[in-house]
Amino acid sequence: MSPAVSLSSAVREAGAWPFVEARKILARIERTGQKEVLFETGYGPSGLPHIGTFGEVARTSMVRHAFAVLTGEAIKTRLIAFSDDMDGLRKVPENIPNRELVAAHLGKPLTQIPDPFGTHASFGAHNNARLRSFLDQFGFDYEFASATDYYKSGRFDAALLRMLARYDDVMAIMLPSFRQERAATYSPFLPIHPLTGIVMQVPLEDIDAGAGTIAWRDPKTQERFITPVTGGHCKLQWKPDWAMRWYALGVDYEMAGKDLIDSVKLSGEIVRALGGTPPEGFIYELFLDEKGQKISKSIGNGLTIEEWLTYASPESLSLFMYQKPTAAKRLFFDVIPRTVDDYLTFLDAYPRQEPKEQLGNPVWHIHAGEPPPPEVLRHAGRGTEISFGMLLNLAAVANSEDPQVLWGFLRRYAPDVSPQSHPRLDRLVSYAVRYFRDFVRPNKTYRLPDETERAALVQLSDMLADMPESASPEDIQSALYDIARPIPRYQDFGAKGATPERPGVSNEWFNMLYQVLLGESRGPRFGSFIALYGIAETRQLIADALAGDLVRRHAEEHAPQAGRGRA
RNA sequence: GAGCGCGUAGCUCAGGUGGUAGAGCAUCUGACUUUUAAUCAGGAGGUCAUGGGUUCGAAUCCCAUCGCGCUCACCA
Repeated sequence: MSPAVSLSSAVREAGAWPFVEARKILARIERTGQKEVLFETGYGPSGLPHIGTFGEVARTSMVRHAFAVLTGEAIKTRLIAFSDDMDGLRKVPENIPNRELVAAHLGKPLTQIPDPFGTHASFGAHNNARLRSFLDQFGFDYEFASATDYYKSGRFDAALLRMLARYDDVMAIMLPSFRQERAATYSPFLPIHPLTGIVMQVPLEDIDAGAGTIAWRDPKTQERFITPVTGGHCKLQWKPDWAMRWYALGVDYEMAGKDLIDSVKLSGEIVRALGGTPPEGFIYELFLDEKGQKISKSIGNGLTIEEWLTYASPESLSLFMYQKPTAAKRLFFDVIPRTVDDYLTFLDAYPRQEPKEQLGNPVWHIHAGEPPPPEVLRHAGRGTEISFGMLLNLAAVANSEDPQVLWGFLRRYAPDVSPQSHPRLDRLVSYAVRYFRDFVRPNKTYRLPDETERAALVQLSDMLADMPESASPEDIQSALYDIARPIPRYQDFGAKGATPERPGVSNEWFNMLYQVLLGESRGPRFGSFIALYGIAETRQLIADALAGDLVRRHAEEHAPQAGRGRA
């Protein structure tokens, strides 16, 4: 059996969810005989890209890639990113300049509202540009589509006329989902007011399927209008809009969050009423914040994509999106280190896996079948991958947000490594020091030394003053022991090799140094720490500790807003 | 009212298509005492929420129950 054949059988049986989805699409096209498959992701008018946007496109791309491999690339695939930029603006966003400018155009399609940022032809065009640059920064492969363009160009006309012809069927599907008062005024067609340009939510007085028009009345002036449903003179309400788009474009696959289950169902029924077939679907669970609440842009809870990318790579975020899309997951700062290390573990395992296992490895899906080789450090003849957790630990004990200090530790372990030879590790170091700065250091607890400890620290500082800046870690370590040995509190007569004349030194000595100087309950080999951190710097650290500055500064910097460390 | 998810070690969670319960942290023991936590070795800890069903065999599939949580029912 050739590798290609065994791989294809593995692909047909692969249990990873993108393959399960891909097989759904394969079964669909085997029924229809079509030679092209269209994936869609959609974006609402409130418009700005967020972490869920990333998740939806990343997941859809994973399915798309699995499908391409499953079919041996014999079937062309496209991913369309559809922007609802013709929706009427319902309220002025809080986070924009020139709010009064926008307020004057409330109710109009986004593409008919001036750009409050002054950089694009319209507010809608501005948001579209933001969306596209967002998607582009991750290298997603997609085609952008504007609802305004599609409506105005006539690409939707045939489907719009068909919906008008099936008006009664559409209403029969929609009306039961409303309460009585809403049902009385509902219309799937929203005419654009020919005088004001506003997207009108008004009851229809008449429809003329033959002429392709609807009749309605301006509620303020009572003037009656007859408007064609075609040519961008009219748009559709949300659920019929979605259905019409599926029907008009022939969308084969679109995923949606759990909050849209009812919409998917109703839109699917409408597609059938039009005589089409709804796309294959996938419902993913929502993300929750640390308290289990739905993440909402308006509330501002949870984690933004900017925050994730401050502390970890896009690949690690892809992993988060890959894992268990149907289970609700907390999306908060503390999941980042774990996700990063999971990603590194999967990357590390990939080269050792059989092809069949590789198809189930998330990095295969994250990197479109071609994950990069892991970066390992060579030490004592074997390779080790440095984890994010390890780097956080190093940053914590070194109490440093300087990447160079961490690299110092790394080079001591594997002398030949550098940011140049290990660029991804270098980025990992940068992420780690930021995470340390914002989440680890605020949780340090420094304490003041008592009299005995003060005396010992003064002696330590004096001792260091006599040592050359180039002193070896071993020499410093020996000197540390000699400082503590005569101090009764730190003597340990039970230590191996200890004699009554020459007692051992207990760990209490080092624990005190960690607590007073580093704000940690444990720490690095202290002689090594001083050699790396610098003798003069360590003496300054001791001076600060004796003056109470470490305790005071830490309290000033971190006490008021503990927890959420956005710098 | 409708729908969805979750329940596995003290904690946080992994555990495609059924085949003797796993990791990290925490904890305990031991090794090493001019020594360490970027070390090594080992241990303990779970009726996999509960009750049924299918099966030679169920954490896994099916049904029911309990508990927790979320979403939708105005708009998108």
